[in-house]
Amino acid sequence: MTQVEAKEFRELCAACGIAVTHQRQVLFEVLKSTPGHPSPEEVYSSVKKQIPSISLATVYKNIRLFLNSGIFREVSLHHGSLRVEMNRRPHHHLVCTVCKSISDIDEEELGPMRSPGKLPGGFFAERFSIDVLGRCAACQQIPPDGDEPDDLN
Amino acid sequence: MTQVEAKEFRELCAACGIAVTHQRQVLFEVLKSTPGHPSPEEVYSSVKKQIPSISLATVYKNIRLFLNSGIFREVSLHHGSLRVEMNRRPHHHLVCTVCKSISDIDEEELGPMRSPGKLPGGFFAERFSIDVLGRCAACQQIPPDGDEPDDLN
DNA sequence: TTGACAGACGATAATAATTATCGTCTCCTG
DNA sequence: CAGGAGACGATAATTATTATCGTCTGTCAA
Repeated sequence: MTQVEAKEFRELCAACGIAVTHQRQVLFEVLKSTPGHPSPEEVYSSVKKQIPSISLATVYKNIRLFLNSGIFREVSLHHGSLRVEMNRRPHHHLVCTVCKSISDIDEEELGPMRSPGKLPGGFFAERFSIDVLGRCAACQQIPPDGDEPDDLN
Repeated sequence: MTQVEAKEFRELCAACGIAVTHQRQVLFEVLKSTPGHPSPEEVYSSVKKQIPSISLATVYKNIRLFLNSGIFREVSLHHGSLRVEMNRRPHHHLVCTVCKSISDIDEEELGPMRSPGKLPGGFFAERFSIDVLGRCAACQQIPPDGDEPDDLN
């Protein structure tokens, strides 16, 4: 795996225009080989086994770099602060990837859903929450990435 | 609205066994009448117009109380820290409401999806991200609320 | 090889978001 | 009217994350 993965990583870095360093290589491999969605602290302690001198800031910095480069994604694109759901009707969310606004859409408007019940793996589904990622009407002109419109909601 | 809403609020509080106070009443009404999903700071500044002496801590405390009582919900049930998505295949998330673990489920396993395109309101949908909320296999015995199992993902 | 620069690192300070603590106040109950 | 429970507000404390800064390393030209 070191062989192939190292190659993959070098190519990814080249494509994104970022430098290949030992720390980044190890971080990348830890991320790829860790099941689930570990917190930065957990990632830090794994990476530390291989590079005891690494700092938490480096882990954050490079995770953020990977995210910005599109190598990985964030699990939740929601705002980083507590948001309350006041809408009592069944609905889902339209999340604009440009201005980060979140608006509601009624469940019926989005179309039919599958119903609750067992899923493979023994998980019992009670309810579905859908984030529709895309661009709000106001952000469709702007090319990807621009961060200006402050369409807070 | 004061009449009917106040009554509604008093009944909700009675049902949840929490006290009715002026601060909570105002907070409740601000939450209900604010479109979108305001941050605690935004809520605070709205409430402040009616109760200038209120403190931010009271806002947080009571929002948390409302959430715990089930009067409102959180928009995102994800962990409060940065999580990275390493899985490159199209997939969605199984979020256990008891132990808060998040695991992946492949898109095909979940069934057919609707495809990208325009939605009502002019929003352009690029991709769908589904959180299936429910109980993981390990948490199905436990009655609602128990917080013990530490099935970290 | 040397000199010099760019970018990466690690330590640490600084922010931001949220929660806990604590003394005070208020309202109900007896 | 006294006593107690719970609510408030101020503020300290935590947690999560980002910024700053001095140092180090690897690369390229001379």
